[in-house]
Amino acid sequence: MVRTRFAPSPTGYLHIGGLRTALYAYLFAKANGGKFILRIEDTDVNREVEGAKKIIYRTLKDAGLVYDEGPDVGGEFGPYIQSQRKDLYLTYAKQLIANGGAYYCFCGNTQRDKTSPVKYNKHCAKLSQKEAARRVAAGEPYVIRQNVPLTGAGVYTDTVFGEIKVEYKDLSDGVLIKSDGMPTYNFANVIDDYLMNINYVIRGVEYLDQTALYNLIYQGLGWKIPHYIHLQPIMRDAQNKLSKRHGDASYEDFIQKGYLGEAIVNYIALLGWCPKDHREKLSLAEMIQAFSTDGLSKSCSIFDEDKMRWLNAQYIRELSSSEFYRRALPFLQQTPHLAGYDLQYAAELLHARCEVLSDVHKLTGFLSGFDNFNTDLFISEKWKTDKAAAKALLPELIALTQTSFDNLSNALADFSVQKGLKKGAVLLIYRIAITGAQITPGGAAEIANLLGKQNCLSRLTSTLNRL
RNA sequence: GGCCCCAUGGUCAAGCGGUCAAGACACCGCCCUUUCACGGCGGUAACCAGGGUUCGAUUCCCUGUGGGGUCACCA
Repeated sequence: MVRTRFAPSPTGYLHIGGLRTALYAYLFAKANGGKFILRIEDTDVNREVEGAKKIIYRTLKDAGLVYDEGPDVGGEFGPYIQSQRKDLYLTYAKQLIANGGAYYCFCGNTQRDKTSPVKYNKHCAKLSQKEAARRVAAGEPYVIRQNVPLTGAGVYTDTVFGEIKVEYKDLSDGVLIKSDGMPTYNFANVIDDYLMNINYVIRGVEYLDQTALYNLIYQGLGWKIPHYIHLQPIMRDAQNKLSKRHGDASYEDFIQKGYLGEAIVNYIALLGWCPKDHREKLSLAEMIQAFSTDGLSKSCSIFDEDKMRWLNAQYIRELSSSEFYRRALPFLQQTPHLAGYDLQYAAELLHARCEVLSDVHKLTGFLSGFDNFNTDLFISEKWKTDKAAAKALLPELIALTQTSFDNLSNALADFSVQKGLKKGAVLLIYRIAITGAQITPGGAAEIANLLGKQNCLSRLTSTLNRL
C-alpha cells in the first residue's frame, strides 16, 4: 500500500509551492490506491506561528486534498505532530550511538560562516562512549550528531532525477538531537517516515543531497529505505522562488482575489507536471486518473498568473448561473457602487465577463464613475461613429427610452432600420452614452435594464449635454 | 568556493537519434455585421555555446556558460 505524506512546518500560511508538493503527494497516493498523511513538523519551537496549523488544515481541505491521517483527523500512527512525539526520537538516537552512527557532542553552538562554510570537525566523535556517557550523566549540555563516514558515497535512485551520488566527505555531521532535546528536521523526518510507514517520500529538491544522510540513518537502524520523489520549486522569476517574504500570494490570498480553489489547484498541478494526453483543464478526480511520475518535470517552473487567470475564467464560465451568483455574492456585496442594484441580475451579466470574481468591481465601475468619461469612446472606425453622430442621435434615443424602455432591445433595432443605420452603430452609441465605459458587463439593452429607466434618461441627457 | 540538480518560443510544456520541433497562456491580425466582452479562425516566436559519438543529433557523451539547490542546534 502506497503511503505518502505532506509534512509542513507551521510557520505561517500555506504557500503555493507547499500546496503543490502536497497536491503531488496526494495525487500519487490516490492514483495508486494509497493513503495520504499530514504531519506537522514543529520541532523548532521558535519558528512556530500561532494559528498556522489551522491554516494548513483549512487550506488542504478547501483545496480538496483530503488527508486520510493527520493531527485533526487521527489515525493509527499518531500523534501526527512532532512536538508530541519528542520522547520517541531520543530512543532511536541512542540506538544509532550504540552502533556508531551518531555520537554525543559537547562543543556548544557552532557558528555558521556563510562566506566560507566549514564542516564540524568531528571533535567529539573521538570521545569514547564511556567518557561521553559520563559527561552526559554529569549534566553537561549536549547535542547528538550524526557520524558520517569519512569515505565512500551515498547512492540512491530518485524517481524523477535518476541516480544521485554524493560523496560522504562533502557532507557534514549534522545535529540529530538539539540541546533542548528536540530532534532536528533531519532526524525527525526519517524516524517519523519510518514509523508512519511512509514508503514514497515526496518533497522539494532542497533535500536531494541530504537524502544521502537520511539513508545512512535508515541503514544504521536497519530500516528499509523509501522511494524518493524530489520536486523542483515553483519560481517567481528565473532567480527567485515563490515566497511569502517577497510578497508572493498564498492560496488564501488568491481565493480572496477571486480565484476558485479548483482553478488554483488545477493550475499549480500543471507547473511541473503534464498529463500524457496534454489536457490542461482537469478536475482533481481527473488528475488522480491521469497522474504518473513520468510526467513530472526535472526543471523548475515560473508561476504565471496570466495563465491561471485564463484557467480561472474557464472554471467561472462553467459554473451554473446560480452557482456563480453564490460564489460571486461576497464580491458583489463588497462593491460599493453596486449597492441598490439587483445583484442577481448583475451577476447574470457579469458571469461571462469575469476572469476572477473580483473583476466585478472594475467591470461595474461605470455605475459610479460616469460623469467624466472620455467621449472619444464614441469614435469607432468599424461602425463609422463619432461624437457628432452620437450628438445627433441622442435626442431621439432619449425619446425612444421615454416611450419604449420596456422593450428597448427591439425598439433600438427597429429604430436602426427606420433610420437606415447599422444596428451596431446605434447600440454602440447607446451603450457608451449610458455607461461611459469601453468594456461593460453587458450589451446596451442589458445595461439599460440594470440601470433602470430613470437612470438611463438622466445619463443620456447628461451625455448629450457634454457633447 | 566545494558538491548536487537543471537547461525547447516571453511563460507553462510535448519530444526521449531521422518531426515542416506539438499544444496552452500572453501578444498581433481577421471573423462573429445586436455594439464592448465571450467565442471562432489564423499569425509572430524556441532546441544556451563549443567539441565529440553517429550515415544523421534538440534528443547520447564531454567541456564551458547560465540558473537553482546545499554545505544551520531552519525546515
